[in-house]
Amino acid sequence: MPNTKARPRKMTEVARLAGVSLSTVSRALAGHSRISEQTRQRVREVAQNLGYQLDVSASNLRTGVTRTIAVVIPLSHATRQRLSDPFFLEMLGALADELTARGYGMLLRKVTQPPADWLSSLIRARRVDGVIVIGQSLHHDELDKAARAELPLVVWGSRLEGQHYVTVGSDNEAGALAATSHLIEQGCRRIVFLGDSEVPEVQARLRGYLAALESARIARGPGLELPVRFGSGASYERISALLHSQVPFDGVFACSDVIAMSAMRALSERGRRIPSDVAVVGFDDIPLAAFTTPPLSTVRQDHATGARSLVEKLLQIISGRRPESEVIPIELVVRASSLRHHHARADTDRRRRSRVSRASNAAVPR
Amino acid sequence: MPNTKARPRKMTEVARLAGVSLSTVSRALAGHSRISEQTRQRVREVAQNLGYQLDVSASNLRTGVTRTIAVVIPLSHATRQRLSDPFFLEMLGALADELTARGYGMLLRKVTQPPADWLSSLIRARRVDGVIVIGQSLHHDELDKAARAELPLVVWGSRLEGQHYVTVGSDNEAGALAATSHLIEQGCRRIVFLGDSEVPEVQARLRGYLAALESARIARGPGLELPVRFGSGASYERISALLHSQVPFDGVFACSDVIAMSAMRALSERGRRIPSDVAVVGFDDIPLAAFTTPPLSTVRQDHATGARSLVEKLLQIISGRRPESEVIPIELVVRASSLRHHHARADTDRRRRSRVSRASNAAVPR
DNA sequence: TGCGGCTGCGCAAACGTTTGCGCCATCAGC
DNA sequence: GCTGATGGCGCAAACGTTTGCGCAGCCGCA
Repeated sequence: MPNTKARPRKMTEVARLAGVSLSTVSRALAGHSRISEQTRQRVREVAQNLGYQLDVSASNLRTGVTRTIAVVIPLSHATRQRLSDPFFLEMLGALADELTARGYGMLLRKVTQPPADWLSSLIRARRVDGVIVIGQSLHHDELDKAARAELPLVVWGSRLEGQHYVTVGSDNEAGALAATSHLIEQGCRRIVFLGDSEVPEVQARLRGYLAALESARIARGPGLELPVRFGSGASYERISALLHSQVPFDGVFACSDVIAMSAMRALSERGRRIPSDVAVVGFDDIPLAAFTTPPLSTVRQDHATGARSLVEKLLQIISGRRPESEVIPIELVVRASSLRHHHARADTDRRRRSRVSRASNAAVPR
Repeated sequence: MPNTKARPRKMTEVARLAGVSLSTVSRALAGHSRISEQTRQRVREVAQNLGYQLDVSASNLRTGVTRTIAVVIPLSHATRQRLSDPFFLEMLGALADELTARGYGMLLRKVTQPPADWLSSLIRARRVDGVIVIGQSLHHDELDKAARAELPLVVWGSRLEGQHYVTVGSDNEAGALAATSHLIEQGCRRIVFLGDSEVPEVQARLRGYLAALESARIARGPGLELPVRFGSGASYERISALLHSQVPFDGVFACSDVIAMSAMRALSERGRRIPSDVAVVGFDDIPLAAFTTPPLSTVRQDHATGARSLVEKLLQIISGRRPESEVIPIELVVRASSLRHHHARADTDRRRRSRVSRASNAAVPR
């Protein structure tokens, strides 16, 4: 029965009880060098009975390795934004699973104002072995500088021209293209784009949106591209204002499900029916998206493989290799919020790297 | 300009350049002992220029203190549940703010199967100074054992009879009482309760629910208390089944907003109108609750003060004191999903420790 | 001048591991 | 029986801080 309350045991105690030297204990527990199976067993047993736990501080000091990764969530420094988008949570959960599976701890950090160089200070303080940044947000320059300084760093986000850091990210352009094409196929001609186009990820989505319009020979509508920050309720007001302004539109492509949901609220409050008057598609496929009324069509980000790839690449960087950035394919999930006609065949929309699936619960509303 | 790429500097280097001894540097940077203001300045300056960062591993080893707190999220070990409820994210964000404000790091951990004693091993390995557990879930015994072993531990959850660990939690009973009373006041007589009553928090909410029924002399309806786990889509199926079974009901009190939202989906799919046919109240007030259609009435948990209190109490425990458990007051937020009559005066419902407010965006649907 | 107290700083011993090196057996080959 | 190789383990030096103690100066007071 492992000891819990008393003072922590040290290796010397284990050594004494096992009748071997301290270094043998270290090697036996690490499974490292040439120790006979017999003594290894005995040492393990004694350690177990004593409730011995390796002191990670001492171990870190000696080895120079912390087996801890920092995960930082940069919030746009403009607004003191709350951490509220469920997408982050999904990503965090996936990262936590991936890291613990590989024996790493996860130090979570939320940053708003980058204090000159929180990135390098985390590493130089030997607090963590590497850093994963979720969302490049507006910190591109900072990240690039850090990567040039050889800091072990990977970023969830879009690949930009000439960047020095490694990114893993969804195929935002293809996702937006698929979503917008789908809306066009459903008969939409004036499609609102909701997203903050200063953020690189959103820029990519805007490109996909515009590409879809172009390939359908639809003109880019003035006043249809609305800047909306992630996570805020601003899209509600934007859409309300748009409705008030009498600018006509029949479709909405939102850069996150949260944005889409608040847009839907504004629409239904003003008496617009979804999808018959206005069809809506979101982005992320947060768990709640399947449970809105009507259920929300959306572009699913595969955070599980995203997280795995992030962690893999970071560990590669730590071990001295130079992995490539990666783009994760993305999947359009069609639900009722964008499905106008029973005969609409969503699965003809298979193009680019994106796959399209009709969700199982995509029942057409009454 | 702080050095970034090169090998980390050590204190001896700072000492040499500042023309003082190593111990003076340590004291000067810590602002500790009696060092003249002049040398303190010079040392700080040299350290700054050199881009010196204290090696936390070494510091931890010497002082025995990590200035890191583990935040663990126990997921019910029954289902390998995903981390998806936005409430967690709100809580995490608040905790992150509170901890970083006090100079602590936050080690995030997700546990499913408690491997005998992950709690004590975290501490004994000197990985963290203390542990915050979000949601006692089903781990009550484990937590109690850990607390009896004098581990620095606080838990977000309900206070139970004779427990040894310190909890901070919402006034679940009062919240449920307010929510249910509100539904009754809106004319509901057969109110469904959705929640997994094995979890202590939910048990408290069930008590509040029953108390409200009793004080209105409404009999506890058979088949109206439905077990639904947090975070799953099961409530959708439960409600669907209930509707199918012809058991009549006119109100729903759900133990989380996520559960409420999936219940609303089931209702509207089956043609029930909200709130006229069935009024719905949730729990948590996640940001999305204001943007469902109709906007969701809910019981707001104050995670900001909750987080502050959790951190304060944990630091007190670490410094050897014995704080009391605390119950955080809760607020009923009335929105359209439960507001049936224009004349209904929600604010007559002021009772117990809970406050009631009519939300600003509680407009009655057309 | 002598003495005690105070200020400002350096010496060196910890903190608990990991690991290069070296030592003692044992064993095979001649 | 001697030599060289090899397996199994111990010695002791790191890793980079923090901190008790001690030691110089200096000032004030007698």
